[in-house]
Amino acid sequence: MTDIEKTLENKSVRPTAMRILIYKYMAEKEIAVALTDIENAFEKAERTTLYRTLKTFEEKGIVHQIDDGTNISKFALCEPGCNCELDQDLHLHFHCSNCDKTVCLTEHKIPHINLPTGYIAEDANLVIKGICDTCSQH
Amino acid sequence: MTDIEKTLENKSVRPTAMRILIYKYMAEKEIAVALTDIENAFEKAERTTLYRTLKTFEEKGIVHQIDDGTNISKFALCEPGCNCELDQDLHLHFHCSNCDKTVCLTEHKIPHINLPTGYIAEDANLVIKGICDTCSQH
DNA sequence: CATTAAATGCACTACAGTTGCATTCATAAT
DNA sequence: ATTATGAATGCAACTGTAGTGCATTTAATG
Repeated sequence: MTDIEKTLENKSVRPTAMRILIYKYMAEKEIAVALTDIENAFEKAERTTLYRTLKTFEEKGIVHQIDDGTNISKFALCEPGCNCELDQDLHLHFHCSNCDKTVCLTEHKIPHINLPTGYIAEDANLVIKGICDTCSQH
Repeated sequence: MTDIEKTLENKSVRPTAMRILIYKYMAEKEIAVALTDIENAFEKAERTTLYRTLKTFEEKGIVHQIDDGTNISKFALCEPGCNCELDQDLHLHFHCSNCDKTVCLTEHKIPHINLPTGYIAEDANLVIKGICDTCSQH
């Protein structure tokens, strides 16, 4: 049994062929991927299957959904120990306006914010937009 | 000439009847509004007109677009002195997961974030999700 | 009043997201 | 090994937001 299969089983997700492929695809990419990206990478696969796979992965804490301001939901694998289901891994995301890629900056947590009286924070999303390290070198 | 008309002219936007109505609508609402909200408020109006009005308002710095994580673009009037066109008014937004409303917390600016080497920040978007002051009282 | 550009109205297209249902597949029980 | 069961997948739609092209109307100007 491969590492990926073990990871999926640990998260109570049956390691089907399609799921393993999607996991592998996301692990190789270092950037957040949209449903459409996966669709293009696996043209033979059904969009619905990919969609539901991402949903399952998200529910089980295998990936986290990222809203990078493009109005297209992106997903990235959770780091080991990432408890994003519990909204306790509030790392920030960076969206490059040049290459349009979105990355997790897992080492950079969202600072604590004081809210006005009566407001109760449960989750936070911080996206920095600008030029990524690759694009800024050219 | 009313205050709204003056405001629009100051921003080089012709104060047509429809635009004044939309401005008034947004001024009365204290929360960010989606295109659909405006559509429902003015059923006789064309969606395209409303859409383009919002785009025009945004270009001219009358409103700013808010991405609150719902994947539906919302808009809110800019405060006097808000220079969001220049990405220099990085206040945060709060999205209530109970009543689904989004508000600007204009007094709360996004703190400065140190990025990894090579990353250049140009804009930032911080949305806190939770329970708003109205909902937390019930 | 005529000219001209801006604003609006209408009719589309594109695409992300989502759902219902039939079918296939894998697993466990007999 | 066979069957029963539920999960996973495939197929075919629908929904809603965003956006565009073009004709028409409206408003400002000379």
